[in-house]
Amino acid sequence: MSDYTVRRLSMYYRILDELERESDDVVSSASLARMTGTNSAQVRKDLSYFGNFGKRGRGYSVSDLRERLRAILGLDRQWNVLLVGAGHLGSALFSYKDFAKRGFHIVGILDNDPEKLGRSWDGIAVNAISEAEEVVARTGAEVAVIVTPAHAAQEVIERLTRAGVRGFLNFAPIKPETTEPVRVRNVNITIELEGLAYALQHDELTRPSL
Amino acid sequence: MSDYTVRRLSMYYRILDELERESDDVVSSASLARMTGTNSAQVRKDLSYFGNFGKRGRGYSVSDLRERLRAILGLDRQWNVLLVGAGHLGSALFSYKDFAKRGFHIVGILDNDPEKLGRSWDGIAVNAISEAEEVVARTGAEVAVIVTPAHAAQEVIERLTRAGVRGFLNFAPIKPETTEPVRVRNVNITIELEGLAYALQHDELTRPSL
DNA sequence: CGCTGTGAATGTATTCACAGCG
DNA sequence: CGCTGTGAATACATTCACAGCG
Repeated sequence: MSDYTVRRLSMYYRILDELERESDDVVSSASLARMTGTNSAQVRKDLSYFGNFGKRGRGYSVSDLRERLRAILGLDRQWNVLLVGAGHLGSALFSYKDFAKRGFHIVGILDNDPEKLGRSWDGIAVNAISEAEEVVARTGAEVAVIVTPAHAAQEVIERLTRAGVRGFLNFAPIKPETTEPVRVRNVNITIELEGLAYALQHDELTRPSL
Repeated sequence: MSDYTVRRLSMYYRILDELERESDDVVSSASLARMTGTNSAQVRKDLSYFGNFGKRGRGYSVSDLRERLRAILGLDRQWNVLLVGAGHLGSALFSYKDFAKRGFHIVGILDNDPEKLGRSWDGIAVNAISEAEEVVARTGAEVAVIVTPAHAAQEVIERLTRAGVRGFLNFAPIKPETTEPVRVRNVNITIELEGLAYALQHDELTRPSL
């Protein structure tokens, strides 16, 4: 299944969550499409990869579709997450409420800054990176969020991979090289801003009167 | 030009920056490809949209190509950025050094929390959202980084659009609706984590012995 | 000879358009 | 009649493969 499809499933899931809170009980592919910025054929195709969830002439049951997407996305269980990097961004992610809401629980924190070592955040201790293996074993972390400086990221990803972590959400501005069968998603804030700069500059040049 | 290409140009630019610090003077499409996780034909095609920068049999001049990408991406000038939302994530982005390095200068901060209003961060005052128009006019902000809660994002984006902001880097988990000709990039951390969960769960099911 | 630049070929994602069911 | 589910058509991105220049 392509990443494009999975991303959209996440968006549908979020909308269904809202619709359920608003007590809507049915939704059409057209209105899901409008709310997620795509088109109805796309919605139907995305969902049809996983089954026939809709009723012709009527649409999709909100609560049923929501439950199915929850299972498809793997959100019907808890995911133990290791936070690597206890700087500003790490601390912001630690307090990000949506993670827990979706089943992602931060069970360990790693950092090498002596200032931070030994402290604890909401009862979670900050451990040294040299203790990575022990922390992974103790907490059963399957996923790591990497918010270290760029130069530290590659090494820590390799080390955690060997320790058994299989999924990485990487905020460091590098493209990690991986050997083992491991899943990596890169989030690169600078690249997104540069994309904006490119687009704005280009608009100016091509539509100078606007 | 497609977003895919522009994203890769950003990656090439970052690598060229490194190579220049290491005093390399020439680089081939093959090695740029290796370092950015793509292939050499892709690198050559991406660059060829903008000109013939290479020398056959030799490669690309690091400093020359770096300068050209800098101009193409619009990084050869300062961009004035408004930070909207002074919470954990806003504060992490405020102290993110790479922004300034790339020419993005935070010139204003907006938030509605009375706790934060009137304070200032490194000399930049936190203003109320009701003062948005005045702040945009005073600072000449062209880009806004949206790190408000989801429910506040749509309205503030509309308001800033009317005030003249043309680019948005949106971290709120919504798909903003825009009318005017405005550029939006969405960064949705939860969607990325959910994509990991999907992939890991699927791996488990298909390769139960690993 | 080595590497770029690029048309042609391929692969992948999206959209169209309509048959078919409730 | 309204909306889904889906094969066919289209649009788009990537990769191949090689001619051509330094």
